[in-house]
Amino acid sequence: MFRIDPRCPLPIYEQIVARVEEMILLGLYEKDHQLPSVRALAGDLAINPNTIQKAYGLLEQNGVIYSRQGRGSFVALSASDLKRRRLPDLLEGFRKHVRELKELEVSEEDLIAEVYRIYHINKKGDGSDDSSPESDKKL
Amino acid sequence: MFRIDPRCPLPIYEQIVARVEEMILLGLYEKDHQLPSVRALAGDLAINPNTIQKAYGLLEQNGVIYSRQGRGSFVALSASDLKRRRLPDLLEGFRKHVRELKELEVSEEDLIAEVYRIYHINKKGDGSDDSSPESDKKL
Amino acid sequence: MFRIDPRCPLPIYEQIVARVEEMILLGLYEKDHQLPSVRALAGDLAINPNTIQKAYGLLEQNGVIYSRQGRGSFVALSASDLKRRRLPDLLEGFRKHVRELKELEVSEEDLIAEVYRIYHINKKGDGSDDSSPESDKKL
Amino acid sequence: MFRIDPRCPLPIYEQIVARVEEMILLGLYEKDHQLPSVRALAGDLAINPNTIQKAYGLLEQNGVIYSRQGRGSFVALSASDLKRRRLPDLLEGFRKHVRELKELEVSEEDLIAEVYRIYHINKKGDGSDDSSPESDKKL
DNA sequence: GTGGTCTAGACCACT
DNA sequence: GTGGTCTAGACCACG
Repeated sequence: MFRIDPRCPLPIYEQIVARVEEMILLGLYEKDHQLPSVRALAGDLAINPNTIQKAYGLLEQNGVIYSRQGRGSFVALSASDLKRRRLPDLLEGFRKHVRELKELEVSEEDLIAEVYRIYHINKKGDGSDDSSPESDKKL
Repeated sequence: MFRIDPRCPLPIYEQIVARVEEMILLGLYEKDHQLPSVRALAGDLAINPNTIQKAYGLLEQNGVIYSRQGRGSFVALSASDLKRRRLPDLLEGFRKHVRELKELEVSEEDLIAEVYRIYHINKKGDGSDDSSPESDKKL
Repeated sequence: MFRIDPRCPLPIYEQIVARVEEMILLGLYEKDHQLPSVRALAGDLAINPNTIQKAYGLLEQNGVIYSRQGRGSFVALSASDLKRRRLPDLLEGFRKHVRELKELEVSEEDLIAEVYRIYHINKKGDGSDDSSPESDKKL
Repeated sequence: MFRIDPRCPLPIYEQIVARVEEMILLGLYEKDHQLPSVRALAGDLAINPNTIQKAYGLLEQNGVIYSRQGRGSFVALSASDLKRRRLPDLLEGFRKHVRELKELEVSEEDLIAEVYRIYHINKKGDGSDDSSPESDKKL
């Protein structure tokens, strides 16, 4: 299914939560798709079933999946629903970083150039009319 | 001196680290300025001295302060030194957020407008020639 | 026949019990009406026959249906009988909610207005002499 | 502290959640009051610490308490905050019961009389001008 | 077979 | 001492 990194500082159950959400966002788990069973995933990842249970429990509390005794666990949301739900937190984290960078006297132009670069990376033939050639110098 | 928030999810020793760095960045602690002693600060904040010790130890390990046996602890860096040191991590965090927001299909324009807003907030008389009036609509 | 909702948190056998009782209350299943056979219903709903058996067993235990060896299962009660039987539990649930709402300092008037509204909803031309116009404000 | 009923069908951890919320609503646990430690409560109730942990974890996720490593667990809400948070669910449960009772042909007057009785129970000298003497007959 | 609850006991991070 | 994570293994309810 997906992998867990034992060296990652995040607790295992949070890694599982993140992986499941990732699978949904990537469109690999659609709404009402059945998740691997608690025991199956536990065996697969060589992890205790209780840890999987905890992860699934958290996901259910957050409305990302729903579990039914004797039947299994299923995806409760579409990818777009999950995106919409994540947006506010992510945006606030973005703002916080901008504010801190502003305090450290990074210029507005540098940040905007950074945004531009990320949005236009991996594009074919994008070197021709690059309108922010100065942005690569400093950051 | 400065305050600790018991409701903050950060461990106390990390709060102390953050406060000391904050004081330096604000220019209130200059280079070679003496920090409050472990015992004094512990008494002041009603906190276990071991916790203060741990915070000072971390700060020393990071080169932010230095300690001299029997004399006390002192600031090792100027505000600008500390700023320079923090920049890479902060910038990487910024990039990570931009990448995730891009994946969630937030437009480049919205992010740039958000940056603009933060940089031009709290300015007097900035409502006259606002050149990004559309930016307030969505986020 | 009737539908089962896989997303409903109720166990399937309880959903079946509820549906059967619903059919009786709606007058669609009269006294001595024959229920679908365990196997037929199981096939129809794509559900394990044991689950249907469990539901029918519960219904029989509660005196709502009766079974005859080799012939099938039949409704044991009229709609009005079933209503009478349900009343005490429902009323106790109602009282419990009123008591809890009272503890949360919801006013008697608000609750009565709420009852009024539910009883007079969906009536044609009932806006003329509405004697509790203030009731819509708070709840 | 408080008691757990092993015969109650509710899982133990939910009973604990309910007890803690009850204590807050009764005003016995004020905001920022420290809860009994996981281990202490586990010993007190002769229950496994993991079960307490699960209950506290749920309460924290719901914003009712906050836990800090090495310090303890504390109430996060005032009684009135908790009341406000509970109201919508409770009101919806109330409405559902009213609707079902309406379907069972219980009269509006009977329900209102029932509400009246609960709100005026335990009052001294309330027998004199009882304006709904007929209400005691049927329910 | 499924999920859900609980116990016993270990180990870690924080104060 | 505190909370938090994880394991191992048992038992129950549901299908």
